Amino acid sequence: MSADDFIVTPWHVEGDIDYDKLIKQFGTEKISSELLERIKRITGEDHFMLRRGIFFSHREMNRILDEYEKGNKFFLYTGRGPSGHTHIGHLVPWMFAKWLQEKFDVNMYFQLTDDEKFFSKPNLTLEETSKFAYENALDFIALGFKPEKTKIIINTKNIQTLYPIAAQVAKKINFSNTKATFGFTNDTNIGMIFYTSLQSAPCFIEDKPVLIPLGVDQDPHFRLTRDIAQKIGKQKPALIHNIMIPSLEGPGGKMSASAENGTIYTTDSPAEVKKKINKHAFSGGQPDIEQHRKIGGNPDIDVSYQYLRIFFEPDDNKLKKIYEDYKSGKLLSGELKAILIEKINEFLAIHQENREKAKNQIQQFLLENK
RNA sequence: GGGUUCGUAGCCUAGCCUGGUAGGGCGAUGGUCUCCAAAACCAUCGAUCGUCGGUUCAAAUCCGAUCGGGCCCA
Repeated sequence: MSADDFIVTPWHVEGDIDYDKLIKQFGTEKISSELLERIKRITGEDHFMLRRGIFFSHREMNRILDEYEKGNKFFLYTGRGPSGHTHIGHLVPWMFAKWLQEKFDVNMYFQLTDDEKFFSKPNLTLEETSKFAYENALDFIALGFKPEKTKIIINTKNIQTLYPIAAQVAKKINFSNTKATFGFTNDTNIGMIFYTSLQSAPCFIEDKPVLIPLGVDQDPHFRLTRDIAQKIGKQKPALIHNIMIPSLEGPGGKMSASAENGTIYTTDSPAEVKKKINKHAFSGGQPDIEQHRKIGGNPDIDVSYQYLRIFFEPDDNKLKKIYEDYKSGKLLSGELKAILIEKINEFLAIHQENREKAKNQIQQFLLENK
């Protein structure tokens, strides 16, 4: 544990994250009210994830908007390390990316880093990460991206396209840089050491500015990318970061795809969702009903409330009422959980239907090797 | 290629020197308590000790081989 009591790296997130401190640590910029206004003005909409600070930090978002207003379109890029099934935390940046695609009418690239998960997870085989890549792709497609403007990159399948770009990048990043950025040591396999250049590659797949919406834990890769972009005659990627989605079991750390009980998967049945929330969601309620009525709950640490805020209740008025009722003690933890369960299951019913359909659509989304 | 070190339940690990078929922690599961969850407490599940062979009445423990991981040197 660091002196700040939290750790945020691409492979490990732990502790109660202080996002203001993280902005300083990483050297990013906080999303200001001016920037929020600007995005709202251009898109004509005030996205709840921006308004609520789910996306809280960025790098050079203003440059992207400057170019856009001059008529120079950018493109979007995000991804996923396929180490397991998709959970609802993964959906946050994807949903937001989909909104950006709609509002700005831009191309989107989605990278599935099956090689990286193979490198970083001792027990995963390449067959397994490829299988999860397919499963994760279905969830991505199910969110409604436009097939004519969206390409899915699978590292091991599209290496032919990625490699010439990755090679450009790799030549400019030395061992000392990656060691310092990722904390690599002598027992790190060389796949990991090279890997960041592959995650950089999609940034330069089109000769346009790129905007990357992503979990803030992935920022270190793109710090390196930004460092070397000019050296290879390219523009620095711009980024917009979302907070880590808490595990059901507590506010510290992010939802991990490996801890079954702390995680709602997109493939969970309504009964599983109900059970997981009721049995595992950390609450901000009081020890008993009398005290809860009297003192009230704490929505800020209540995971069920946080899920509503982050993802499942976009309506500010409804969310505000839940917040106030919970805080006043009018709403019990069990009742709050019931609201969340219904919201999740409503969402998943539609999502799972779209996910089935995605099986027939996936072919048109896959990137062709150049 | 040489050297060295490690391999015990999902994870971490005790035991190995001084042979007698494994003990703990985390996790998981169930229960008590809570409107829930957490915490606390109680209980349960879970390991043929990397593999093969040898010595022995008896091997996780000794010996040999082999596979796999780590580090150092080349």
